[in-house]
Amino acid sequence: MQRTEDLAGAGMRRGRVTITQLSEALGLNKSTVSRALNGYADISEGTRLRVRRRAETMGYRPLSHAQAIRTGRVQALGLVIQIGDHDSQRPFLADFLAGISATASAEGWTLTVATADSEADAVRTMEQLVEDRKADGFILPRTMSRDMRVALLRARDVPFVMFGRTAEPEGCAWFDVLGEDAMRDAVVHLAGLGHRRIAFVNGGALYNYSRVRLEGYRAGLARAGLDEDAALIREDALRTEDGARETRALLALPSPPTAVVFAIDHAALGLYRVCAEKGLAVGRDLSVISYDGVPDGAYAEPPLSSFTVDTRAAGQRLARLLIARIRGAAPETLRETAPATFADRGSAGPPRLTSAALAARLSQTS
Amino acid sequence: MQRTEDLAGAGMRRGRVTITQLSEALGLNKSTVSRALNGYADISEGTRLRVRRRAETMGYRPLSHAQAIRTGRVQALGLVIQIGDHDSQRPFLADFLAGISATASAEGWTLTVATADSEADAVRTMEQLVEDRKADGFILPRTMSRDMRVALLRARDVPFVMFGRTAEPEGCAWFDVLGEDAMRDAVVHLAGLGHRRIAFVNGGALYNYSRVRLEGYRAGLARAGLDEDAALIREDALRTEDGARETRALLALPSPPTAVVFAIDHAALGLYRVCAEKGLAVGRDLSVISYDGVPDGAYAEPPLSSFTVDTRAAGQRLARLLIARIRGAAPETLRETAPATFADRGSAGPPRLTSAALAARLSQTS
DNA sequence: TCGTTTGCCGAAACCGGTTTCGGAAACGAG
DNA sequence: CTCGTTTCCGAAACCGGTTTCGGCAAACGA
Repeated sequence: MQRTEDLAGAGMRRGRVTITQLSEALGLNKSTVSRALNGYADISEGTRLRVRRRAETMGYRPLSHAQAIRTGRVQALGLVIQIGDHDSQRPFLADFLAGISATASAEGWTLTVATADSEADAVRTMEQLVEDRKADGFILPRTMSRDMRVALLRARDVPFVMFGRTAEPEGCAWFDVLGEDAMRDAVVHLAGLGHRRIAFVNGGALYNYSRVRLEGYRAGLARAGLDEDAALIREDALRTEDGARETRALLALPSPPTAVVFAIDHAALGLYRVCAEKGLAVGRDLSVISYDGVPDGAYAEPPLSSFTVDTRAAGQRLARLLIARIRGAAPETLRETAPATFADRGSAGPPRLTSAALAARLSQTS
Repeated sequence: MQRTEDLAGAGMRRGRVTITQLSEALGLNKSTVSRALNGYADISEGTRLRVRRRAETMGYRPLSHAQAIRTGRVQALGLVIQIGDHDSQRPFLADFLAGISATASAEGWTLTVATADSEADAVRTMEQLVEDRKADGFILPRTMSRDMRVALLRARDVPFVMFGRTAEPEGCAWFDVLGEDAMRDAVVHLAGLGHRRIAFVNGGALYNYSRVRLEGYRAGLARAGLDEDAALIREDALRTEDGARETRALLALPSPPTAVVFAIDHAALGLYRVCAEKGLAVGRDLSVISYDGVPDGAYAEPPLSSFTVDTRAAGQRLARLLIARIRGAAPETLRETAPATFADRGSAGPPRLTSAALAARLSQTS
């Protein structure tokens, strides 16, 4: 009956198995095979199964760029990295890529990466990639409150997911870590240790995460029953130098903080430097809690207490979301968040000095 | 005459310009257009020019995955990143990608990135990518002295270039920075400052760069007229902790070094930590010169003198080499090197103490 | 019993390119 | 002037898939 199916060696030819070879082995027309594999309704359940099984045993996998010529989709996720955007992003990059690449390849997708040195350049690059069908959709890292990239992709109707949220959520899918909750919990934790003057040093003002983390800080103050003092809120501290600068400014206040919450680990390490200069013991004379969980923080002395982000997991979830989005899921159904996990490493302890005592000691040192 | 060529709006249709549209606008057969653009000899110089110009004005660019179905090449460079391979690699990653992506996109190529968590996994991943025609060739970072990846690609006849060299160079193309020269110059520099006991802390033993850097260290000793002391040579220091461990071992010697040359910046930062513990002043009581030029080193106190590597430029040159390789150039003609540039930042100065005095001071401290 | 659906598959066109082949026109030699 | 070469381009097949369309046979309804 199925004598043609038993033509020995139909799958033994050198090189890739093509759909034509598979169809000949099955004694079916290649169009039938194609529809069977793509789940068309006009194929009987029996032959669908037969085709599936035979495809499996022969190791048939369609060539994505051959499909693309008709379907327009190449099974590739796009990622445009903005260079010099944010130093703190860089240590995460390998893990982030690992996460994306892991789930992508598990689904038979690949990752095409490009770089840009400005937001405008990123937009141009993405247009190119879409034009040339090198990516079916994009993962957008580090979203801004108002983001040109989002505007473009929305206008072009190109699928995308954001790592982070945005001020205008319509039509957007995202994954984000709840930095606001982390900042809130950091304040509550410090207040619980006895701190009453708790400062906040935020990251880049244009990024959306800064907006929400500030809100989290305020929520923490409210929950702890502390008043907000505008002098204790600083921003735009991305790198270690920035953090040192802001720490100096805070310690120069008439009534300095006894604890500081940083939005970014690398900036928090600036506090270490200033404390070393001024002879203050981190975690005793001045406490600090931060956010990101970078390795450098763990190696600091004392190790930096920080809310750590699982960047690899983030990459995985973003890839999964983007694939779903490209396959047609509505963006509103593709919004996920995860908490950051607190790693209490010793840079935050009960205050050894009051704010006044700290101020006195700082003035006598200088 | 060329009335057909003036069909208004032939290039104004929505979407991409196809080769069929272009050929209709020119009044030529699409096969002729294809051959004209691909430089076939049987097309007259006149029409070749006419086609080129018209393609330019109409903005025609062939769809690479449509070409790929016939040619088998997708115009994509492959890069498989080994996660957890080497911490020191991570800060470079963004720059490296930027370099590759810059020249790739300038030539109309793209970069597909995948990750792997072991060498065997990397090999599997590359096989997949080649099978699925997701990459036409690969850039191999961090080559080992004996490298499975090289063996596979050579066997499969897949084009590749290495960032680094290897023990068996046949059929290999590469770009590398001359770490041996840097190590040699570091020793000579320190000897010039008056140091006579100069230690060397190498990186991972399996990597090829370690082999050549050790040779460079020895060449430096020879040039400075110093004898080699096996006790002063350590290895396998990749991270800060490793560097601290090796520094302690060196300082515990009866006759400790007054200067240390590190093969890796992050390891060199471990020396800073040990010096802080033991109350030694870096650059005065103990000098250090390292290699890589990581930002962390520049921010250390005193800033770490290091041979800096332009990772972005490396990416650019590797991309250029790989494209040439894929286009058929012989690997032997595709071998380039560049020197590392010395950034003298203050962690290396004339010895304040002799080795004996240093040993005495260390013993009284403990 | 006989149209009419319905289920299921084959045939062929199509996607956007590349490559082979053959032949007309221009050219050169005798 | 004739005949064999070149030069240069068109026609058609091809790459590996997808999608549309039509038709046959079985099942169905009347």
